[in-house]
Amino acid sequence: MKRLKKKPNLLTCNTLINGLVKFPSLHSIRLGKQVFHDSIRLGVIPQTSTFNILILGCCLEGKFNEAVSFIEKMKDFGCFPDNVTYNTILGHLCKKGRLNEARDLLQDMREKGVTPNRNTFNILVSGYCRTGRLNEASKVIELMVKNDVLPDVWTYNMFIDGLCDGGRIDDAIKLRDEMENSKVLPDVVTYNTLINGCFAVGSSDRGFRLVEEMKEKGVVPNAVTHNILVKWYCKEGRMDEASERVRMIEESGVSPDKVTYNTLINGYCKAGNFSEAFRMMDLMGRKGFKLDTITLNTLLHALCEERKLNKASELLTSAYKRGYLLDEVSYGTLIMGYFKDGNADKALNLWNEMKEKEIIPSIITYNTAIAGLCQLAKTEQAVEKFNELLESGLVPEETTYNTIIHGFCREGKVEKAFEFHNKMVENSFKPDVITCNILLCGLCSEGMLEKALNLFNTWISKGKAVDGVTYNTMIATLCKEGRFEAAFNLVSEMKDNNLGPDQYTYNAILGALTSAGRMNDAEEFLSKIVEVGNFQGQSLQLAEKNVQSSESPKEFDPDSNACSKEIIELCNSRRYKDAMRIFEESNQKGVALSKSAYIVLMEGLIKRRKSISKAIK
DNA sequence: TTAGGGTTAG
Repeated sequence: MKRLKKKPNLLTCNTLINGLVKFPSLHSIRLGKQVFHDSIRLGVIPQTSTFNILILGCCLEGKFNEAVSFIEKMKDFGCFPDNVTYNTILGHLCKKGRLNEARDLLQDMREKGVTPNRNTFNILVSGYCRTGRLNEASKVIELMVKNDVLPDVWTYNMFIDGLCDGGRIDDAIKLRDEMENSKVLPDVVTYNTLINGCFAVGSSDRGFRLVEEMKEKGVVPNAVTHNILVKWYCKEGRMDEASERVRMIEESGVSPDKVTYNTLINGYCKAGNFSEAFRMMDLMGRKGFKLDTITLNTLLHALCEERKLNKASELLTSAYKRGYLLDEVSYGTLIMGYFKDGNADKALNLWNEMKEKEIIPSIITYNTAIAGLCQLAKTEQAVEKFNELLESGLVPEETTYNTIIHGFCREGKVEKAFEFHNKMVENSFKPDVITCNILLCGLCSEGMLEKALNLFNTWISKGKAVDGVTYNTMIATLCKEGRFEAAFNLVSEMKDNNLGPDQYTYNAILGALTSAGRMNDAEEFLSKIVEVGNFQGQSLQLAEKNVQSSESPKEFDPDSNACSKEIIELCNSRRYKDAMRIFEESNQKGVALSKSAYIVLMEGLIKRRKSISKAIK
């Protein structure tokens, strides 16, 4: 059309831009904008909907300033922003946790005379719930009601999700009952949210009961419901049951989707079963699902866990060239990998590379970088990142503050830790039990036991929650100082509060008695705990955890070695088809390959996609 | 053809 200088109609033009914008590939959004400019040149008169699609594209790329600038540009074409325009930007800002910017935009929306509708309110509710600010979410709901807009199933579902995220599963279920009373019927999303929430807090029984309950009430489980169950089995390391569940999904007539496969791939990688992970990736492709950013990120994660950072970095670069969308998770994964490897320079270089690509880090990625810097005793640099976070419009979390406080404590800068703690309070964040434990640990390791005891007593007298770690920290330090009586008082106090004692408590006491040369007391203490049976149970648990067979014995089989080597060499010279042939042959022979061989095969599956320059032509 | 909730990766 462009070549023939034919004017497309508006529908053709909008459809094409919409397709490009929504097709998740590296250059598709840029192409969408190009189609827009070409169409204008060919004489098409755009409408608000055209701009709304372009604005969606900007939002998907995280380019919010450009999205907002389109609102002004619209006027030149006689178009005016509507609810869709504002809701699109508001929704994506909220999704990214940029609530301050969302609030400003809402103001602008009102000034331009566009009335917020139910979607607008729901978007705000979801934004606040997502960031755990449930009080503010309730205020939005009150405002909704005042504006004669009644909360609907979406509003309830988002609030239920917020409650579940905060571990308040009982409140979430109460709200479900409340919505039923208000004649808003819970739907499959309500149940999925609750089921997921139950599994997240470890109440799997309740989760399974809810699955039965939804069926009884005539709410049909969908792929998401099944995926939540599959995820749970994977998390528990029960991979056989996970794959059995997938078989059941297929039998029940629901098709496993991309998420199902990505969940399984992740599960197998975490279980160290790279052969099944590879098989799933291959199957995913065969079933017509494209390997996407998530699949890529899962593999990146696995490579980082295996400490194969060069490979991970090379995969990131080649995937980019092949048109995969890299996101902040891709970068965050590798950044964390480098930090764990002690390589702050490479981690920070990647951070800059991410920024250059205009990929905007979320609070989680900031937390990753901040934690990485703190672990490498670069807490001052972590504070700089923290300030950068604030400037970017993101809201920090308790974790963010705790990480930095911990960093200062680890460096022995307890005073600075307390300064940052004060900053946390000034900014209306509530120090939690973790903050308390970090500060206590900081004081104790700097020999300020009296100050630690003061803090401990004040904390308890304020009625704030403590846990086993709090007690163990104090008990260990008291023992080290030889104040065994005070330590034992705390042991019985922690027993009264059902917080222990556990193996850490026993180890602290035994260790201190031994190093004080009180061998008889130590032995007596040991026999006492063995009598009670606690210690045995604990140590048995530890022993079980330590049993891991990472490499299967079959790997030492000469056939396996030869095949693995050949596959790696073929993949390195990009002869993936030949590598697959060897893989299939060895599979038939029942020869297991080495972990590395499976990893290169997985990389091969990712890299086999045509490179983006070829795809555009 | 355009906006909001639940599942996957850091």
